[in-house]
Amino acid sequence: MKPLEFKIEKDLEGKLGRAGTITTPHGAIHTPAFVSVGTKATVKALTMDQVKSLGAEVVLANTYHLYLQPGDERVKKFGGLQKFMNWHGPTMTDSGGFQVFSLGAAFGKQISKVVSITDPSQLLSERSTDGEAPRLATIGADGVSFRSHLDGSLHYITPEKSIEIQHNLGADIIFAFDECTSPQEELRYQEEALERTHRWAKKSLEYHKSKDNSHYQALFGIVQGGRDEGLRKRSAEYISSLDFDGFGIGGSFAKEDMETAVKWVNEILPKEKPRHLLGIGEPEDLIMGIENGVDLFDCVAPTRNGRGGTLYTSRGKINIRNADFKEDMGPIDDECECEVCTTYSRAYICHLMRAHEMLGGTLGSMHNLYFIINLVKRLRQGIIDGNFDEVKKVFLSKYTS
RNA sequence: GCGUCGGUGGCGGAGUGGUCAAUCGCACUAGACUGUAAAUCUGGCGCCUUCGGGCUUCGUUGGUUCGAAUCCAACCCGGCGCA
Repeated sequence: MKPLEFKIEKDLEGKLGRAGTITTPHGAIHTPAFVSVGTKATVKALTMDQVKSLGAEVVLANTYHLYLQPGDERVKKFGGLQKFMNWHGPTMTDSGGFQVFSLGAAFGKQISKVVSITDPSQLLSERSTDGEAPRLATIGADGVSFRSHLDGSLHYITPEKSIEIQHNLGADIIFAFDECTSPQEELRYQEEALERTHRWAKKSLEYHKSKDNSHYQALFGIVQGGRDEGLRKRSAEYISSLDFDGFGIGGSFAKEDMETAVKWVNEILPKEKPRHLLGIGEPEDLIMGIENGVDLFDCVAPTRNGRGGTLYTSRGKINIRNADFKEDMGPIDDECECEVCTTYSRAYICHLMRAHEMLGGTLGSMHNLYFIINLVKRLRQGIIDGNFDEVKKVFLSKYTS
């Protein structure tokens, strides 16, 4: 019995892209698809009914966060993630690998998932702060010790532990424990980290296969390797060689390197298994990923931006808090058909945001999630209809103008 | 009327002789956010600026002092108490 089935319906001519369907024990995901991020078993500010109404098919939660609170054992006791959070569709959990990065090398610094190499000050400050910077995660021989950002308690997570937690959480698709490195690390470190990630991948897989969970939970291996072509390809080859159900492409990217990295990797990964570009979700990046053979994306951007007032529109992003919108009776985006755009005005949402009313974050998240999910759906349909380039062109010409 | 306390930048509220264009919070304003340390964070916020600095401010007027938001006097305004 296989935990997951992936069927490709149509390829994107001349490119690596494809449209397909992933079938999990909890339902289907039509790919390419955007995965809503629900780190702590909640898509922030939204009820699961709302998430569903936006067209979301799958939700991704986080191992590290749920392990700390409320604890994976408790989630298991309540019947697993799906039941606990009342999401009846497919679910995924991230392994905590990203927290190795965000609470480790990136802690307290201006580095995140995507950095701009056009800003040299980041590199300088990186050098000057050296090894003195405090961090909540440090990498050991077999795993990572985390100091809880909630109460300071110390926890050691190994690949086996991450998988055990993910088994308890019970998502349909889970990820191998990996190390997401900073693009500012030297090649030598990237290589060392990659070897570690590979070792952890094997351990994650072996532990997973030793349990019955592997019959109904799919495990994705994660490709790393930073911006280096040799390492990326080596990683893609190695991770491909292991019996994973699918793959994640990880890393903190310099924006300029993302496309090449994705292409290098997807040319190597086996075509018949799904690929997930971890943590990526700006419109331009989604288009890039889809063209280059990515099937799944997850990203905090729509919900995080939505709560803060940065909203996607067909003509680019706007900050709805700006004074310009105080008396704007139009919808967020006059081309959007979401519930928010057909119901509420920019002026109203501007007011909610300025007044710090919770509904502002909810409406912003709803619109943004709909916008991104819907964009990916349109691009998917473009692949199926054979007019992907047209869909892409029409979207980008407006969005970037 | 007498006594008393007080009047600081849009608001609240620090400051009680120099290091004060004046801590801080709010509001305002703009920006950032890509496997959620995030309903978060950052910058600006008297006027002008070639970003070095320049100019005018702390109820009003005058005074003391090398120097005043800070001390003194008078006046104006407000709170409270007593008549």
